[in-house]
Parts: sequence; C-alpha cells; structure tokens
Amino acid sequence: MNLNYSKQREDIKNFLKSRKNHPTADVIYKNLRILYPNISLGTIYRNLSLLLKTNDIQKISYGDNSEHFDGNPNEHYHFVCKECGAVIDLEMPKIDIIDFVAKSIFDGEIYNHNLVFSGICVKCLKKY
Amino acid sequence: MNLNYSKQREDIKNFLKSRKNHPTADVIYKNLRILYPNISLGTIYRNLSLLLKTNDIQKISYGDNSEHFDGNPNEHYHFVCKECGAVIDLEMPKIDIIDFVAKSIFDGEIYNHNLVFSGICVKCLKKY
DNA sequence: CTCATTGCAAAGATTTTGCATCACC
DNA sequence: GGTGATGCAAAATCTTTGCAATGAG
Repeated sequence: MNLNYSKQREDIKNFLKSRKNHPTADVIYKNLRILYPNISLGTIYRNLSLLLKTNDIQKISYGDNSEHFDGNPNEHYHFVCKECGAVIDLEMPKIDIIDFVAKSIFDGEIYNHNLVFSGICVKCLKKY
Repeated sequence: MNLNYSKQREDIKNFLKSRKNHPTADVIYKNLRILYPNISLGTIYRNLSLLLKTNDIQKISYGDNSEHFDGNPNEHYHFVCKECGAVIDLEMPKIDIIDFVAKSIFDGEIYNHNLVFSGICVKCLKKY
C-alpha cells in the first residue's frame, strides 16, 4: 500500500482522535466541511477505509444501520446506553481470562475479543 | 403490542431457527420466496423488527454494512473468522465475572454484555 | 366489522465507484 | 512525470414507508 500525504486524511484522523464518542461517516463529513467546504463523502469513506487498514482507527457497529468510527486504535471495551444510545469508552483493563476460556472450548485460533456492555448510563439514571 | 397470527412471520422465525449461521434480511427473503413467491422485502423487514421486539430473535452486526439475524434468542457468544468471515455460535457459558468487573468501574447500570471473538476458524487453519 | 398484515412501489439512507483534475514525491 | 488523492455525480446497497387490498380474530 503506497500512501501519499493528504491533509484531508490527517484531519479526519485528528477529528476522530479529538472525540470521545464514535461518529458516523456522515457526522465526520459535516464537521470536516467546516475546514474543507468542498470535501466529498467519497473522500471521507475512502480515507476511513485507508485509516482502518493502517490501524489508525477502528470501526464499531451499534446495530443502527450505520458504521461508527473510533479514533482510539487500542483495544478497549464499550458501553451502549439502551435509553439514549450513547456509546462510552470504558477505562478498564482487558480481562485475559476471557480468551483463555474461549480457547479451551474452541478448535480454531483466537486472537482477541470485542466486548460491548449494555445498560443505562449515568445521565439517564438521573432522569428518574 | 397487538399481534395477529401470520404464517409468513412464523416461517421467518422457523427459517432462522433452522440455521446455524446468521443470515441477512436479503438471504431470508431469497429463501422465503421459495415458499412465498410473492413475499416482499418489506414483509421480511417488518417481521424481523417484530420478532426482535418479542425477543424471538437477535440482531448481530458484523461490520459488513448489513445486519444479520440470529434465531437463537438466548445470550451466547460469537466467533468471527478473519479469513473467511464465517460467524460461529460458541457453546460456552456466560462469564459472570465480566459484568462484575465492569460494574466496579462504571457508574451507570450494566444489564449484560455482548462478546465477539475473532481469529481463524478450523476450516481456514486446515488450508495451510 | 376492526385492525393487523401483506405486496408493491417509491423513497430514504448509507456506502461505493468511475472519471477528470489536482497534489504529492 | 508518474501515481495517489480529491471532488463531483451517478450507481449500488440496504432499509423504511405509504397505500390499497387481504387476512385474522
């Protein structure tokens, strides 16, 4: 893969890293248009795809028919609020025993795991 | 929610329960057309949405831009093969310690978790 | 009879792609 | 100069929805 420098790609990456949540391509697009009034969705999608290949970002599915992107390339767990849909990065260490248990019952090779918790976030709890 | 009996809905549910993998709406549609040559995608989507609400099925995202449906409504873990994309149900018990750890570092309420492993499945391992 | 469900078609939403032009090295 | 990246627009996918007709209770 031969990559040239691209200011747009750099700013897409920086935008994602500056956010604590995980925007969709369209949200990234709307925000990048402030910097680049003529940037196109094609450019957003093409660069997101490249940044995924270079492991600069991650893709996450919430089950809402669009993909979300996470500027933090390191493994970490997520929490999804059933009430407001918010997705929050969890600051907890990886639980190694999980892969260990899976390896003991599965014949294939296990590299890692993706863990998403669901429940009610603090903000929504306070509404009651 | 007032539901009338519908043969189509019953057969969509049975089709999902008969499969070990997790078809997309389109795959379900193509298969149901054998039984109902005039069934429409709208009917598939509307019924999948109802079956989700009644907890007869689950929705799973693989990150491939379309939703997959699982005829097994019980909590269970999944494995996704990085090589061939296959998704396999894992027959392992729920690891309770996972929610326990998360609860200790998170202020909101945690109901449950969704766990997806990735790696290489047995079939792909044998190719080498 | 009443209201849920269906098929059909159109519309919405999300993502990919072809192409001429521009930017990087 | 060569090829990678961009903007634009069109196309391809996936999902939802309005509506008249049909089916279940």
